[in-house]
Amino acid sequence: MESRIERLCVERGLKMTGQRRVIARVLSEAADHPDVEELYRRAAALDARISIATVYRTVRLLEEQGILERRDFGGGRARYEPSEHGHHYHLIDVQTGRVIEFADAAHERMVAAIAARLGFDLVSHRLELFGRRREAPTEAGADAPATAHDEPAPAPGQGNGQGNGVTR
Amino acid sequence: MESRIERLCVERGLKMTGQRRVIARVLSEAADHPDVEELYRRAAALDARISIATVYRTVRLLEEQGILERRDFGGGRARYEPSEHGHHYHLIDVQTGRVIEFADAAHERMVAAIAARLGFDLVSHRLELFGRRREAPTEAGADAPATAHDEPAPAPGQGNGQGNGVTR
DNA sequence: TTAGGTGCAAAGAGTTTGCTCGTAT
DNA sequence: ATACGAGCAAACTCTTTGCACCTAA
Repeated sequence: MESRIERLCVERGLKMTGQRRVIARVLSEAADHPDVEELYRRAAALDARISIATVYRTVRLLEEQGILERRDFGGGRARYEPSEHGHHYHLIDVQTGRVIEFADAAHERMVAAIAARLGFDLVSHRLELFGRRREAPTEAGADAPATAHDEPAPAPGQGNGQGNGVTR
Repeated sequence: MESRIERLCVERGLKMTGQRRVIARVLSEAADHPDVEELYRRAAALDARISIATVYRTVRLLEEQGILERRDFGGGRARYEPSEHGHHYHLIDVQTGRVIEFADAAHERMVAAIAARLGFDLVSHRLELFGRRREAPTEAGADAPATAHDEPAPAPGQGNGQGNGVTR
């Protein structure tokens, strides 16, 4: 069956080789934010004749095509996620490294206003929160933060990120 | 004369060698966010017997001591700034690469609230805006964004940053 | 058929480190 | 005197690339 990302590639007239099809499928099925090594591992499991160079090339191609987005959560390695899900942010659990996605329209409005006040048109922005899970979770406030879906658990260590004194 | 950062080093009982004194001074006088290469250039200009390995080691030491903070504005190289100035954010001019610092108490409140809503205590966070300077600057709105001081001009290219389709 | 993709290994960029010598305390 | 820092070059990690071969369209 044709994966979502494979379809996007075809639409843009990209030549679909066997390895691209596999990588596209791995990406389509990824619910997390894998780095290149991880993508390579998953792809190689489906088809051994894939080299990591191809993963790098494909991931870059897809990023240029706007199909993938590169993320940097610290730690030196780039991580990727399909561009689909509208604009959203990341909250990294500093104790588990788990990444939680969320969206917040009020926040988007606020940053646009801040940029405007500084004399700029906002082209893009990034917001990352580093937090510690709290015992007694507030009883869900009934507003803003729309989505908020969890992810398996990538890096076991404590989350990195500028601002906290986490080595690397 | 003893630079601000040298003083902090002494307070923490760090052994002060000639090269550390020079690097501390360069950092104390930096109003921007230099990367290691740039720090090395500035330090070497004051005292030629400094190697880049020492700059790397010193910058890491100071980061562990909480005296320096590492930033990543994309582009692969880490950039540093003294930890002094209270919490602040960065707006990168995508056309010049210029970095503008600003603070915004309302924003801090908002992110703390978002984290709480997701069930977390906010440990730290980062916000980076990428914007394009606009011709007719709004006549300074009289509130929130406290500081907002400019910086010389580090990387000439267009600012990178996740979210925009900037290669590298 | 042929423009473009792939594998492999080598090259790059940024950063760290082993070892020997030097120096602040 | 001695524990710790510095210089140099080699090593490492992540990513890109040159080249000969292969393949989708």
